[in-house]
Amino acid sequence: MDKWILIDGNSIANRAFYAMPPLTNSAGLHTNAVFGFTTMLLKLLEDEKPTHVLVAFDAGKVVFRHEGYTEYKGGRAKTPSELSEQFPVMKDLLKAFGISQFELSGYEADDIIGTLTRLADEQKVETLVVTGDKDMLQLASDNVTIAITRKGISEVEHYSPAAIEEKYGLKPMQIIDLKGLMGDASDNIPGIPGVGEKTALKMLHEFGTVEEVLANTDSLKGKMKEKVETHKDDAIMSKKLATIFREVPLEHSAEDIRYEGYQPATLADAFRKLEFKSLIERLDLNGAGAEGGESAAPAVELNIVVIESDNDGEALKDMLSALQGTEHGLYVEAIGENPHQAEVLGLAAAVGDKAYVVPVSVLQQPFAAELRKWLEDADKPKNGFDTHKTELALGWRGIEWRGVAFDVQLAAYLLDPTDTNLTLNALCDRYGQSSVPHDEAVYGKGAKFKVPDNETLYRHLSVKADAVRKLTVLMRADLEKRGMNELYYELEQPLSVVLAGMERQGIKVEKAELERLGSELESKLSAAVSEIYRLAEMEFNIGSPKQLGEVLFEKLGLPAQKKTKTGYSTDAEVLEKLAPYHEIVPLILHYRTLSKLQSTYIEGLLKEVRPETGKIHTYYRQTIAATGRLSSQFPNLQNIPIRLEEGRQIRKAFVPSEPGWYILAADYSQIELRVLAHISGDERLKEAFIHDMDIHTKTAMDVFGVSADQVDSNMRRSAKAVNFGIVYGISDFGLSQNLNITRKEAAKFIEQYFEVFQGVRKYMDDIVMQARRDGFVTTLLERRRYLPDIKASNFNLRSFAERTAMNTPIQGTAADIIKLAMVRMDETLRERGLKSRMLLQVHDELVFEVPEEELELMKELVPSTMAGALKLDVPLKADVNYGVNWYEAK
DNA sequence: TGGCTCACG
DNA sequence: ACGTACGTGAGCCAT
Repeated sequence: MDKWILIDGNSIANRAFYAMPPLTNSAGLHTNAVFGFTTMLLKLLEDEKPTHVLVAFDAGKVVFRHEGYTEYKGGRAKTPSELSEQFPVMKDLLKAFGISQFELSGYEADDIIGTLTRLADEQKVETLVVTGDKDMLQLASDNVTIAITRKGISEVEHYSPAAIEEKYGLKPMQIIDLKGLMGDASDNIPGIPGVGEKTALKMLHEFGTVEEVLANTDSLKGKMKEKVETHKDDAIMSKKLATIFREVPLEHSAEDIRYEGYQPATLADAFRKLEFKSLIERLDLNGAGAEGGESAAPAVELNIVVIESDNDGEALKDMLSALQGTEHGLYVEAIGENPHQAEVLGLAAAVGDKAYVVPVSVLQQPFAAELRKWLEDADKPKNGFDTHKTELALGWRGIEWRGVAFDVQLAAYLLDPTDTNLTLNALCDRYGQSSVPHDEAVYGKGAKFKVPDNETLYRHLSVKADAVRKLTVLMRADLEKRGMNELYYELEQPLSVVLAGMERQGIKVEKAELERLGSELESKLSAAVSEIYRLAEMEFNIGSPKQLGEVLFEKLGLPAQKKTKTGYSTDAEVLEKLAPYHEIVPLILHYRTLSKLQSTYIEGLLKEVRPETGKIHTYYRQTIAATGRLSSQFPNLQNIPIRLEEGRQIRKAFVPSEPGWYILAADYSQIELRVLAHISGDERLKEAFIHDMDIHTKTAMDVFGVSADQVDSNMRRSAKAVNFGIVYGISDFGLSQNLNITRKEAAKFIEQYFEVFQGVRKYMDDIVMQARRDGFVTTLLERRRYLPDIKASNFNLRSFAERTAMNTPIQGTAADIIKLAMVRMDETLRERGLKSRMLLQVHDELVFEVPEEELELMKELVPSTMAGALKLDVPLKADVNYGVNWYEAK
C-alpha cells in the first residue's frame, strides 16, 4: 500500500523559523529553520513510513491570484533575510535526503499540493498533507488527512473530514466559505469586517455557503445585515482567493515523488556541514560519510584507564591522587527510573584528558576500599550529574556518597527550570560541547534494553564523566553570572542531601489497614456497579469514558455538555450538572471516587510497600517543577486524599516506624497569600496578616464593604475563590467557571478586589511589564523562570505567559521558603541530637515521626523553624498537629 | 502512547 | 475574537 506525504515547504519553514531559538553554524549561517524543518521531517518519516514524499515551494513573484486583486498577501511583512538565506540550504538538504521538491512559476505550494491530492483522490492513495496553514483543510477527504502544526512544529494535529466536522461543524469544502466570510489577515484576504470565526461559523451552520449567506441577508439583524450587504463583493472575492487551485499543469507523475530512503554518507556530510551534531547522533551516522567517525569523538581524545582487578592497585592510586582537586567530573551510571531500585553499572572519573572507569563489581571489592573511603568522605569535593539519584542508588548498595560540590543536572535546572530534557546529551548540545551519545543509542530502549560490551560501556561512561567535568566549569560561571550562587550552594545543593535522607528513611505503612479499607471499598464498589447496571439496563465498562458517554448521552438521552477530542466529556464537572436528570449520575460519581481510591491508593500503595521493612520510599524530584516546587514519584505521596472523608481514611495507614512514636504534621497557613502581601507590599493585605485575620473573611469584608458579622458563607466562598484566582493569575473567565457565575459578574468581583487591594493590582501590572522587559521573572531567592511567550502574538500563548508571570514568583517563593525550612530543620535535628525524623514534604506541609519524649519540644520547634525560615514584611505562620497516624495528625 | 480523569497543594 | 484559572503524578482505556 502506498502512502504519500505532501509538505507545504514555505509554511513549515516559516513555522520552524519562528518556533526555534536562533541557531547558526560556525560560518555564521542561520540554521534554525532548517533544523526545525529537518526534525519534523525525520519524525514524519519515522512515524508515517511513507512510500512517496514531496516538498512543495512557492515560486516566482506573480501568483495567479494577483490577477484581479493586487493586495493579495500585501500586508505581509517581508521575509527576514535570516530566513530567506535558509531556503537554498533547505533545498540542498532535501536533495541529500533524496526527497523530491516541486515549485512552479506563478503557483503557490498550496496549489501544487492541491493538484496532487486531486490525483490521490482519483487513485485512492492514503495521503498526509503537512502544513501550518488551516486553509489547507479544504483538501481533506476520505483519502487525504491534513496535519496542522501546533505549538511550534514538533507537534501536529491530524484533521480528517470527521475531525473538521467535529471541530468546526463544517465539511472540508466549507473552509473556503469560512475564509470568505472571516477573511485572513495574514494573507490580506479581507472577508467581511466585523465577522470573526464565531459569527462566520454561526452563519455557515445556518446557510452552508457564502452565496447562501448573501442570498439570505434578510434574516440577519441590524448592523450585521448592513455590513454583510456592503461587503458582498469582498466576501465573494475572499472566497475565491482562499480556494486552492487543483489543476496545476505538473509535468510529473506520482513515480517522481517516490521516496527510497536516504544514503547515510550523503546525509551525514550534509549534517556535518550544518553542524547538526545531535541529528548525526540520533540517526547514528557517526561512521558515515567523508569524515568517518571522527567528528563525534571528543575534541581531545580521552585516555581511558579501566580499573578491572586487584592488579590495578597502581592505577587506582593514580586515580585518587588525580581526584584531589575540584577540576574533575564524576559519573555514576544507575539504570532504572526509580533510584531506590536502580542498578549501578559503574563509575567514571575524568581529570584532564584522562578518564578512569571502575565497574561496580570492582567498586565493591576489598582492594577498592580506598576509593570507597574517598567517596564517603564529605570533605572530598565531587562534581557529578544527578547526584541525588546517585546517592540513593549507591546508598542501597552500602556505599554512602558524600561531599557533592557541584551537580550539573541540578545547576541546569536552576538555569532553566522549564527544561524537560536534562540529559547529559542535551546539555552538551546546549553548551556547545562535543556530543555525548544518546543513552538510547548505547543501551537501546524498552524491551530491547541491553548493556553493551565492556569497551563500549566504559567509553560511554568516560565520555559522560568528561562532559560533567567540562559542564561544571561552564555552569558554575553561569550561576554566578545570574546571581544564583546562594540559591544553588546554600539551598538546593544541601536540600538534595536532605531529601535523599528522607527518602531512604521512608514512611511506615500498615498493609493490614490498607487491606481492610480495600475490602470495604470492594463491597461498596460491587454494590455501586450492580446498581449502575440496573439503572442503565445493561452492563458496560463504567471506567471507559467512551462507553459511559454512549450510555449517558445516547441510551439514556442525557444532554451532552462539552466534548473532548475523542467524544463526549464525562468529567466530574459535567456529571455534577447532569445529576438532577437521572439517578444513575450520582452513582457514577460515587463509583469514580471509589475506584480511584481502590486502584491508585489501595492497590497502588500496597505495591510500593517494601516487604522487608513495611515502608514506602518515595522519590522527590528536585528538577521537574517549573516553579521550584518538588514533585514526588514511585509513589506520589504528595497527593494522598484528604478532602473527602472516604479517601482521608487512607491516611490511617501511615504510621510511625517505631512503637510508641507519633506522626507530627505542620503546615504553613496561607503561605502564598502572605508571600503576595510581602512582594506586592499591599498595605491592606499586610495589615490583615499582621493581625492574623481570617484572610478570606477579611477579603469578603473589604470587597463587599461589609462588617465581619455580615459576611455569610457564600460571600466568604466567593472571596476565597478570588484569592485563589489572584494567586493563579486571575482571569474573569477562570473565576466565573470556578464560582459558576457569569463572566461579567466575575469581572466585577475582580475589579472590586483590585479597587481595595491596589498594591496587588500594581504588582500584577508590574510583574508582567518586568517579564516583558527581562524575559523572565524571579522569586525572592532569585530562582528564575523564563517566559519566552510573554511577547507572543498568539493571544493564548501570551495570556498563559502573563498568568505564569503573576503566579511563579508567588508559588516559587513559597517553594523557596519551605525548602529553607527543610534544610534548617535537618540541621537542627542533627545539632541537637534529636531522634525525630523528617519524612515527607507536601508543598506547604512537613511530616515527621517523633518519639514521645520529644513531642513537646517538636510541637514548638517545627512550627517556629518553619515560620522563621525567611523574614518577610508579614509574619509567617505554621500550625502543628500530631497523632498515632497521619490521619490523626489533623 | 496519548487522552481522559482525578488525587493533592 | 481569541479560550483559560497555577503546579504536579498515576491508573485506565483505546489505538
